[in-house]
Amino acid sequence: MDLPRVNEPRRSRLRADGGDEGFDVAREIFEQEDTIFANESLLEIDHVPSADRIVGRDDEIRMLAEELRSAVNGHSPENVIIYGKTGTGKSLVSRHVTSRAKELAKDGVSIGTAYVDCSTHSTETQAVSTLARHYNEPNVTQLRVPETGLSTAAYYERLWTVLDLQYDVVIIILDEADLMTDDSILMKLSRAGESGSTSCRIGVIAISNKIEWADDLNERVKSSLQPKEMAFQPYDATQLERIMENRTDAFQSGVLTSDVIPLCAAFAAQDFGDARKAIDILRHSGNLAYKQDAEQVTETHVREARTEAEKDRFKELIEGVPQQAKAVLLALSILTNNSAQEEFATQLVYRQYSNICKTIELDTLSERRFRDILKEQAFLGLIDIQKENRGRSGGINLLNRLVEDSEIVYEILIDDNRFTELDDNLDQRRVQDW
DNA sequence: CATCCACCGGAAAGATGGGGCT
DNA sequence: AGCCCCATCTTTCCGGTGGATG
Repeated sequence: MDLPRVNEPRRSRLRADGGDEGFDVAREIFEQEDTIFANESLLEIDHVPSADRIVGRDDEIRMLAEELRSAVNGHSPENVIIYGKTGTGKSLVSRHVTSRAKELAKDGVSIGTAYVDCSTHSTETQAVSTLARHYNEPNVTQLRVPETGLSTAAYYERLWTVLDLQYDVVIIILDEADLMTDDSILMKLSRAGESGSTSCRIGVIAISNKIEWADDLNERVKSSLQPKEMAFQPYDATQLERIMENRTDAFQSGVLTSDVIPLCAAFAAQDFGDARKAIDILRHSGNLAYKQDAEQVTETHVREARTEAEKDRFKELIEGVPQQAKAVLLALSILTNNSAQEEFATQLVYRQYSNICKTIELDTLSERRFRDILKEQAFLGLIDIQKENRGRSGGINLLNRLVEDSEIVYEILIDDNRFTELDDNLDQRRVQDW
């Protein structure tokens, strides 16, 4: 077992011992002139470019503005559901249009805007709490909105009070609304006016990556929301190029070789026209060039960056997962490493998982819970699950397969303190298990 | 072609722990 | 302090599933 550690490069660079000849290493790094980037923040994910830098979404902006037009006059805006693949400019356009609406509101009309990321605030309570806290100006309202601890109803109460005191109209963006565990917040927001909870007009922009989401919405929700639906198409390669062209001032002049942007665009276009990915690759390319002390960013950097961007995302995904889920993934990666197969029946994985838990004295979960964890990982895209029916001699089975290379998964997981001791034990164990 | 295997997944409720309110 | 609310993770129980099998 002498695979290279995934973390090794970083670790060795950070190590305090050996190698330095007494000068101030940290200072050397910090004071180093950035020869590649002029303003890296232009390439950050949530950077909202100014209006003239938004590419190829004029129609979408126009349509959305149309739906929100009444807001600037102090009337109720339409509710909107926007769907489209990731990186097609959904949140960008929403943020842009709402902030323009706020700026261009007629005299005497005060518009509030809010942006809620439902992937991190996935329950009704969290979302309302976030909203109330976002809008609340303690000086004006004399209210405090705690992060947790209140009942959902209490959060709504505060939200209504805050809105009444401060705004005529608010426009609320619910990003990744499909990740919401239930849709009652949509109901409550759209009913708030008619039920007399607040006199503030409320418009909701719900953004979803899944096209089916709008169809799955509860009929009751749909009828009270009466949403207008908009679909965003993926960017084509030309648009992606222009998007990146617009951000070249993130780099020092002359650093980008001519084929860098077209190549980033081509890669991203392959991946469903995802602008976020295009910019990710561009940023990674720059970072690579910087690390290698290159004078220019070249095609080679881009190709390398593409795989690196993918791995980064993947590593973050695994590291962010709870302990038990890691044990489950570890079980699956060990099985895959030690067998010609790639798919394993749930029962088999469960046995391997139980072994792991016993060895490191981690609580062994019930099989039922274990199945749920597998399913959660499948939802994250780490595992692929196939259904199989062995009929009378085995009933229904799920076959679980790691999406990524099992050796890499194993290396990432074994770095977790809790599991490292396993690494040493494993060589002997493996012989008897297999 | 009805049966039946044994695994799947929904429902409900318990445990734990974070926090606010009066 | 004592009570309430919520989120998250977990267990227990049990009806559902659907193609290989005889």
